[in-house]
Amino acid sequence: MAKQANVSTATVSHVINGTRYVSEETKRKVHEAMEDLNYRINSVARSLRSRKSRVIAFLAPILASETSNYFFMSVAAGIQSVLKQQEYHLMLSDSHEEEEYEADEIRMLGSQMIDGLIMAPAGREPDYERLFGDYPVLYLDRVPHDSGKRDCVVVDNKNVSKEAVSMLIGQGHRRIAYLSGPNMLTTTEERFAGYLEALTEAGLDAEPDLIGMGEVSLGSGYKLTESLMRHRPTAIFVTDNVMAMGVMFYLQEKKIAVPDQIAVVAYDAFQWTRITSPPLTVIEQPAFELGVKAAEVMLERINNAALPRQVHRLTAKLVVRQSS
Amino acid sequence: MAKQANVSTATVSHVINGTRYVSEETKRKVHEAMEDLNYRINSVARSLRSRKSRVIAFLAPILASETSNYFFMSVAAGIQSVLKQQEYHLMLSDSHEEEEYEADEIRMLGSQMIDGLIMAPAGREPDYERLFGDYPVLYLDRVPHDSGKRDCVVVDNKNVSKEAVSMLIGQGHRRIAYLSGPNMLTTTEERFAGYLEALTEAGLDAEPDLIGMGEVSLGSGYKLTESLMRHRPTAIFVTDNVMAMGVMFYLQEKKIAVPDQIAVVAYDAFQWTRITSPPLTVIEQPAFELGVKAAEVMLERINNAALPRQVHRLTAKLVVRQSS
DNA sequence: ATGAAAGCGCTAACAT
DNA sequence: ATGTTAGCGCTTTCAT
Repeated sequence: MAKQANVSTATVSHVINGTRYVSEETKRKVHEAMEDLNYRINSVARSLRSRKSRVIAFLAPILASETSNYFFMSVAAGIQSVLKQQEYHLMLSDSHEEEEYEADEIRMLGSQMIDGLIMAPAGREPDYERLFGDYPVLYLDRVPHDSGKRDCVVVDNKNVSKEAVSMLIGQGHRRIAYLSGPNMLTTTEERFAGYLEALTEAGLDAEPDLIGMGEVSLGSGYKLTESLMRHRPTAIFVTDNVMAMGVMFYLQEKKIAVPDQIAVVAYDAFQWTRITSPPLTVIEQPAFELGVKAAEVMLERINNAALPRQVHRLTAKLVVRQSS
Repeated sequence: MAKQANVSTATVSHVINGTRYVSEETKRKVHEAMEDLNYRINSVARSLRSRKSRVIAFLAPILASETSNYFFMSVAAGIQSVLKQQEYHLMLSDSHEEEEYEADEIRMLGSQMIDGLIMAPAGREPDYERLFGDYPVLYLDRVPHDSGKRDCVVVDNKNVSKEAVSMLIGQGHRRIAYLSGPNMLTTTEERFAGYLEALTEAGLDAEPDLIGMGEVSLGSGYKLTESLMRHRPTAIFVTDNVMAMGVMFYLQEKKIAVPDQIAVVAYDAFQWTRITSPPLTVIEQPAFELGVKAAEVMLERINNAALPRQVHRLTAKLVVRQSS
């Protein structure tokens, strides 16, 4: 290729990268040769030499369930929108929400292959630091116990949850049920803390019978609602979107009127929450923005490893509709 | 690293890849040194040398809309499940359902070393062949006009659509509305063909007033339903999941009883279709299986470029619930 | 304004 | 049973 244009490989490189002056005439010749040979740069060689791949990996439970996947896909879209502008690639990896699977993926991601890793950890305890390669890591949405000196971009779950429950209390509800997945992620924990705090502030006691935690699935949401209902709640706060489907399924099947017999507040403003009867009051998480911020921070970090650690907490919004 | 273990780089390589006999003793030393130095293989160098990256790209409108993204994420999960077993990586790229964006991605991929590309083309006409690099390409879900000698893995949309419409006809419906996105993809086209064929076989005429096509969104589905309803259909077949939300939103708002006043059959069995009132009769596409098949075919193709072209058409299933 | 050449970390052919 | 060495296709320093 260099010979086709009668120039050195150095010149070709400089033409491609605009990295030093090259006469118009020479540029022309190079471009011509590139055209002739349908030349495509070999970015693998480039990565090897420059020690940069311009690939950022996003590791999250994207394929684990229909709904969590939508959340993380929105996040991915946000990441993508930033990376694309800077000519970075996004490599999506799935953690299956399982620590082992996740560790596997991190190992596969290996070293030189990525310039940075954005991840929503599946666990709290794993010794992630030992797995990571020599690239910056940013925790997104959730944070492991030892988040070390890593950048973090999360949602303020506690305050918005508190706001939702306080609203319910303001409407006169005293028996507010809480439904969520297992309390193993910082997100879930914060939501629960918000629930508790709203109760406490209103001088209410948390009642164990009104608290349901279990597997994240429609069926599990259905069953837990069934148990919860035995204790006569007048409202239910469900912190997971798929479980919320279970709640609605149960309520609809038993012809329990919402919000007259029971008020419902759910998490995540996916489209389907608009077409239930009635449309659901939900907490809308800034998923896309989470991705945007994460990508921005990651890029800053890549360009300046010495930057102080950044922790961003984005606020979620309570969207009041007719179920409360 | 090689010196740390007092062996040659060749031996290290062979230990890592199990590619020739190495004495237990030497293996031990190498593994020890790897441990000591927290050695991680440089897959970029490996790719450069071996001309294989073990990365398969999947290019689809994954981030374009909430629903198409469920579908393609399931496909991705299927692809992933196969690739992972063979220690391949999945690189996800988004086409935004726009040809230009898509071409851009292909170009970026082209310079990124991938061993294969699985794509759901956004357009019918683009001269894709000119964009592709030197790797196998497989068309998934949809096919461009010039699918050339490429492998294809698609869904049999026509027959299942026909089955759905025929069922409606069998139930006595004569005025069956058809609602879909713009007729630009092979998928949409096939669904329409199935609708038409069912009508024809029953001796019914297609009525232009009962056919609505437009933007794929909840709002657009709502508006189109509104127009369609002026022509008194007794059933509606909607081939897009997001538009189906618009249909349900309209029907619910206007308190039009389903299926008493109008029957509804929609596309895709996402969870939300179970919690509408009533639960929706839907066509369930084998999304995950589509991905599995595509990945399998791709791997076969990579291992044997001379294999005859493969075209797989998976069947979708009509899931009858209470809306019809 | 351009070229020569080293070398990124591997794999694989060739030696021994 | 293991070592030597030549590249893979780039980027980049040093020359001219």
